[in-house]
Amino acid sequence: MGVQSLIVGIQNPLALEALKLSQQPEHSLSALTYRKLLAGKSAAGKLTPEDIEVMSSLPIHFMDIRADQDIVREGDRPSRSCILFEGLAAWWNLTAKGKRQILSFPIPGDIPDLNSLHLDVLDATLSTLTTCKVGFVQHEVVKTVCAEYPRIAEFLWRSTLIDAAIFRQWVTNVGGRSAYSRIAHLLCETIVRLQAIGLSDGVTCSFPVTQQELGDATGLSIVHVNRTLKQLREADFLTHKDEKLTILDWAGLVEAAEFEPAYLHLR
Amino acid sequence: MGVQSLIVGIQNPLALEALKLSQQPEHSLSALTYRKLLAGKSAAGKLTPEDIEVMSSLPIHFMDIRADQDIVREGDRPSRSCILFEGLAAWWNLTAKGKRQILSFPIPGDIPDLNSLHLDVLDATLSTLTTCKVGFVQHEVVKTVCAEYPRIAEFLWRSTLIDAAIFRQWVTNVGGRSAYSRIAHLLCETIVRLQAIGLSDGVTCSFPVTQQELGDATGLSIVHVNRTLKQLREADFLTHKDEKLTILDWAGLVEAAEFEPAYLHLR
DNA sequence: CGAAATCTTGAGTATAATCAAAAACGGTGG
DNA sequence: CCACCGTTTTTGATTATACTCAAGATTTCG
Repeated sequence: MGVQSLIVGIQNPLALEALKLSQQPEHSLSALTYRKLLAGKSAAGKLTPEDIEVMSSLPIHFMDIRADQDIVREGDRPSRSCILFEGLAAWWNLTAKGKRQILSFPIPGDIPDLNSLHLDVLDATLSTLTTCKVGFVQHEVVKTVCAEYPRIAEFLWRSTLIDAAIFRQWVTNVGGRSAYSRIAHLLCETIVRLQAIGLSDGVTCSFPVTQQELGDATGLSIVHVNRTLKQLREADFLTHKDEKLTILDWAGLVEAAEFEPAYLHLR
Repeated sequence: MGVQSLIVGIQNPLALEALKLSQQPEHSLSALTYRKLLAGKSAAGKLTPEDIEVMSSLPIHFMDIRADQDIVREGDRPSRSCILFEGLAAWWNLTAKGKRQILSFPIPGDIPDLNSLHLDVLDATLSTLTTCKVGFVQHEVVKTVCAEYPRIAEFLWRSTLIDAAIFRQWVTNVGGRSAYSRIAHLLCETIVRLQAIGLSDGVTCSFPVTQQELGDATGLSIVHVNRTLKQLREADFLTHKDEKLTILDWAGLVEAAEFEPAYLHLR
């Protein structure tokens, strides 16, 4: 049974749900989980209950992926996109001199490679940083849904626009800020995004990112990251132990980071 | 006469064309010009002649804007997007310490603030670097067209995804490359994009960007930009005189830049 | 428990920033 | 056409930020 026959049934979400469950019994994720992630997304408010039901009912191929695996690679021509349900991922690029530049840290609820829906070839690589639970949705399915449910199309388009806004801010961050502000900014951004999806209370969060990875994300050497983090700790802004980040002085960190969260387009 | 009544007539492009001409007689731009710009866009091939006719016939408010003017500002909530027909623009951000980070250089054919179609508040400022000819299209019009012409919707969505791909590459550029490569990369990118829309033959192009602006785009001081450009000239890769850029050794420049144009998603 | 990965610190170096000032250029008006 | 003014480019000298190399401490994981 191909995607086409699934698409035919898309007017009836419950039928799809049944299909999905019959196909992926071992990895089914409750629609509730998905709804909860959606709830954390800005502008999800514009979606009707029917829209959410449709999105929760798409035929999804679930997969648990271990840490440090490539989900999709630069040069790939995917016919599906992945939704991240659990875990932390990273988009990255290699420069000709072998330096790895991390471009963003997708978090649960993100559809990191939704860009491949309308771009044939991937221009970066998406990897897991931790064990991840992801779901793959065929592009054809997404396109059919977009054609039938304009609010979902707008929601998805908008989510790619927010990704772009975050990339813009990263340009400003690595191009225009000191090491100190740069790292503080990345931490502010991450904790605010995690808070939006309920994975942080704004004070503490799981943060399984090595200093090497922080350096790759901010364009700094690992040694300099280490010294800069130490400064941030000594300023009593935060602690980072056992993959757990705790903010001790949010106002101070925000000021150090020059952080203004409007670009995240939350709320 | 509001936008709504225009939208009603959208099934008939010629009627719209007539409306447009009657409204903006002094600034009408031939559909040919627009078609020519579209032709330079990748994936325009997926558009039918009807699609192109529709896009050429949208009610557009044309405007000539002098150099160094803000088209839209961070914090604005635009109800329209602008199409750049002539001239060079720049997206930019100010850091808290007053440093200006340029995020991209929109060129003719681009719809730089199409992101505002689905994002309420702008997170950066768009300014002209030279005198520009721009056309404003109401968001409501674009949304109506997208609903009726899915190929146009895909084309526009895709164009915002390419913008995002360019932002990603800029993160890599400012975060991961030396000053020398960084500037070379920016020049390679710009000339290839200009070539795609017929504003360069791949060897020479108009390049009215000051060294200050180059520095703001690459995250380098003006002094360092000057010395680095000198190096590139002394390596006989290029000349830059009278706002005119000439590539003397494309292969050499590409190697210096570590430039791989796949991310531009041309062709 | 042992090996590998990660974090931390020190020392020396390189890249790029800042400060300062002169030269060249571009546009304007007399 | 030339003199003038503001902008842009260029160069020199000094300083600061961040990188590299190296090695030891700590943590994580099998």
